[in-house]
Amino acid sequence: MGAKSHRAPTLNDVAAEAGVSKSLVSLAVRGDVGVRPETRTRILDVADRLGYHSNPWARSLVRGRSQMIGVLLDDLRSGYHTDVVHGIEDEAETNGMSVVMADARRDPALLRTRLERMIGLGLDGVVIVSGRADSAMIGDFARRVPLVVVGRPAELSPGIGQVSNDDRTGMRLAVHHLASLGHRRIVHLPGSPRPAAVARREAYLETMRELGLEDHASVVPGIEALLGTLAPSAADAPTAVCCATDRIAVELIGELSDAGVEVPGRLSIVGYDNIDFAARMRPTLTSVDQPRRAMGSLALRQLTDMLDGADARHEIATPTLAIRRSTAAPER
Amino acid sequence: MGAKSHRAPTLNDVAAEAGVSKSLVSLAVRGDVGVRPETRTRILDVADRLGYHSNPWARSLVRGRSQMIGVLLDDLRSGYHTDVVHGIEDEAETNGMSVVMADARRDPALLRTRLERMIGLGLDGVVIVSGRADSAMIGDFARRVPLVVVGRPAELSPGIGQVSNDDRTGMRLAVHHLASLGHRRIVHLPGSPRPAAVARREAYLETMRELGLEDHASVVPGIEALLGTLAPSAADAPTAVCCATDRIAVELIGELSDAGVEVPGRLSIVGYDNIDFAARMRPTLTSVDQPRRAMGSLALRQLTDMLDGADARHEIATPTLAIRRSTAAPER
DNA sequence: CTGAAAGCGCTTACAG
DNA sequence: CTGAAAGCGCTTACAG
Repeated sequence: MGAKSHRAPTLNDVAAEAGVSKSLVSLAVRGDVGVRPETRTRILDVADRLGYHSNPWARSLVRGRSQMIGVLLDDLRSGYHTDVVHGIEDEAETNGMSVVMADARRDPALLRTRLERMIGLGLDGVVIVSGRADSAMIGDFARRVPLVVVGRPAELSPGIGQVSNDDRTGMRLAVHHLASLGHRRIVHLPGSPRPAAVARREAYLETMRELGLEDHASVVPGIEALLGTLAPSAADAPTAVCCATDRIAVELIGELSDAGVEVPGRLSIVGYDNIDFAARMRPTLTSVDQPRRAMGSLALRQLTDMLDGADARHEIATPTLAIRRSTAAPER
Repeated sequence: MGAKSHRAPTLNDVAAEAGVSKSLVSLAVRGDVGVRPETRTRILDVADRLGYHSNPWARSLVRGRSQMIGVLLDDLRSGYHTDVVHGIEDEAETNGMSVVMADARRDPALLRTRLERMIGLGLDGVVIVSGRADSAMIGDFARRVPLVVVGRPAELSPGIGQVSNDDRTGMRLAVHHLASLGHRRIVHLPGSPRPAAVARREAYLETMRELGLEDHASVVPGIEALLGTLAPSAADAPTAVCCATDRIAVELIGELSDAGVEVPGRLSIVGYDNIDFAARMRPTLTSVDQPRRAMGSLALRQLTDMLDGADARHEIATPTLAIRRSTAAPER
């Protein structure tokens, strides 16, 4: 008694049963106006009774469009990525398009494989939510399918759509917040060598300069090194850290907890991305918030525009700061 | 200079360019043996030069199979769901099948919509990773497409494949662990009314009985209520909590931290699901671990078996316990 | 309003 | 080994 044990009904079956031509059934089920209401109702009743569903392969084949777009994301687990996806999905819903996802698991080789496979599915277009995709590879794929990349500040080849957040503004918000609390020895914990991470580091240095704090500016290579600067005797130990990502901030706070360093008592911490967990951990994490869902909608809207023949563009979204308990005025 | 600005090359184009028939090209690109090696190489060269890719819609239409299976998951954000998905993806890869995902966001209505849409894509089968899908609805869909459900212990209609973890064994592991540490006043914090959550609650009560601790057994309705029982004066306050899910455990630990109750000093906590965050939070969370990736592979293998005509079955995976810092011997 | 016909790009017997 | 033909289930002009 397996599913599909008997052939699924086709347009032909419905036409025969209703005593009309295939074309008429086609028009009726698609809600075309040029069909007499009574006829239409009768046809739809028959279609319903037979359990008719239009065959997507045949439909796509003849129309040259599947109304299906793919989303390739770098990390299924990250709240950032999932929020962007939700923005894409909701926007797609209002456009009558279907969204299918695949996960690249932060692995560039896998990204390529998955992208190849997705394109092989006959998608109308693809949104890549990844800051780390190789730009030459993206360029190759863009020749085969319309592409929009979310989360990559650096410019890609023309013809590729882009949506990114303004990392400079975001990092500036973080540093200004700390400075306004009274911090001066604010250090930066950088992320991976992704373009976005680089932009954040640059913005950190630039903002420290603007605030006249360049003498205190320091890019600490890693958590180990940072812990090393926190010896109780060190008078010039940093009092605040702005991290390139929430991932790093979470890891740092874990290590600090293990080492007995109080947050925000001894050290204030700011993250970047406002991941889901930022509000659930303790202390809750102050973090730069990208308008993720909005970025998703922008990406999908741009993709549909491109399908309609519009040129690709680079849209930039402005971040805000979510202030929580991991930041406070320095103790002295 | 949009992508696809000129028609993608077809089998016909390759045939004309190579001076052979369409059928021969079809056989050659699919690696059929009955094509002379030289001819084959020449055809593949032409195909490559023209950038030919077989049209998936036409291929699916004529074969009646798309080699594409869908995964509908309840929560993109949960490490449990993503691990199951990874198991599915990896197994699919070895079978030459493509996997596409969609997110139901813990919303039964959305689950239905997404499922409808996925099926409309022409998938060969669907894996639903959800403990909360309505069983009548699942039954309806199973009539249209082969279906495997992961994470639902209760029996569904025949013809639907199932993969679940043994919640009774899992909860028993949790309670025995606490009892062996010396806890007696072990309470249970239940989850949503999902079948899996119900099974865990039952198993808790049963295990407490087996251990002769039935007098201390207590299902606390919620975190508020639990906090109420922790007044310092209360001599019979619980010393340990086993939670129905990690989600609840994480929330509980957050509230306890805010209330100044030490974990595991005053209260030991065990979760269920071993989410990603369990090892990253502080204290790290002792949790029942389902073999999630294995469950994913089992699901996909079962689905392909069903596509080959096999009957649906219900496979049960055995959980283990990941012991971390949120559990310790009671203080007195 | 309604029907007959062509064609989307492929695979699969069927002849040679 | 290789080619001509039919057909998968649909949509889209094109006649009536």
